[in-house]
Amino acid sequence: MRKDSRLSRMLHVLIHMDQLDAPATSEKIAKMLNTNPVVVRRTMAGLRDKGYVTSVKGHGGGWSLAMALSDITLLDIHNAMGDSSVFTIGLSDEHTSCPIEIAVNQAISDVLIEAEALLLERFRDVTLDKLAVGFADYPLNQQTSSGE
Amino acid sequence: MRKDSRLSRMLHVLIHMDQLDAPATSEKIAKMLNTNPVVVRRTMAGLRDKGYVTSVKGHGGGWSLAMALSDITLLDIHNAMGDSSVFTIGLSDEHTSCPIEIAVNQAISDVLIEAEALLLERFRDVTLDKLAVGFADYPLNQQTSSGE
DNA sequence: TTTCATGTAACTTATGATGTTTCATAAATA
DNA sequence: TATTTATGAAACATCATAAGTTACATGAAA
Repeated sequence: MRKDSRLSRMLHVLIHMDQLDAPATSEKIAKMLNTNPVVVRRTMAGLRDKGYVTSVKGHGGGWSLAMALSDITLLDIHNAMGDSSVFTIGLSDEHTSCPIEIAVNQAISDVLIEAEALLLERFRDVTLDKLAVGFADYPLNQQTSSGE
Repeated sequence: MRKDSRLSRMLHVLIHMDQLDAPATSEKIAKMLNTNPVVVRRTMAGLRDKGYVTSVKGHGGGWSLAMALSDITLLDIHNAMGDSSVFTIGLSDEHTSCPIEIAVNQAISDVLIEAEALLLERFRDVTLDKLAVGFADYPLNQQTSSGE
């Protein structure tokens, strides 16, 4: 089952964008992520729809952060990535009348719900500025101007 | 991303098998699960390798439980299903040297590890006999598809 | 030896993330 | 206005994996 790396990629991009003065083009971002500009637009579109970034067409255009990293959580970006379920585990035929199958699915579902709740709670606790902190000794991060 | 329903299916089967006197053939199990006998053999093989079920070829053969339901946990069966990761979420390029990407992946990984640990802990707490309680009399032959 | 059942290889299908090509559209600039 | 630079979006290909299918070999019982 192919992994969904969009969350990781977008967090990475957003933190880098915070260090830039000008908008970053899809082309530039794509090179940073070793991927394709169209994939970047497709994924960034979800973040734009939720107001985390803005896009500008034409000359000098590109993508910009729309708010401070400290105002964005892992959960925000996770949610912006859309409907995809967190687990590879699924239930069997959910329209069954077999009480055993119902009990089995209920038991699995209970655990998945609890584990996902924990995951989302942890995601909500992490703002993006926390991920950028700790690298203040790296040249690229020394000129960080926002928040702090 | 297609869901992995093997855990649910196998739990369902094992509990039913506990109610049978004779071995259950792959054909019979397949009808119960609305699937194919080869899929059943393929999945049951993992359980046989771990000692939870036995298989017998030829006349009167089939699949049998090798131990009591009370000695098998959700975690046992989950582990027997193999390598598959629990989450659809993945990390981006893990051989990067970018400190931001490393920090992002570390943050996500921390959460996934914690959530998976909770999930496995809960799975370990549930023995299969707990799921069968109250349904001991439900006849297996009511499980087959009503169509056809 | 015939029948019934598992064992297994090989192939197909389904699904969703990812990658690619192509063109339309909008904005800055000469 | 024409050109350049960028996003927007449609259409299609690729990749990975669970699931489904076909075909045949193997082994055990009657």
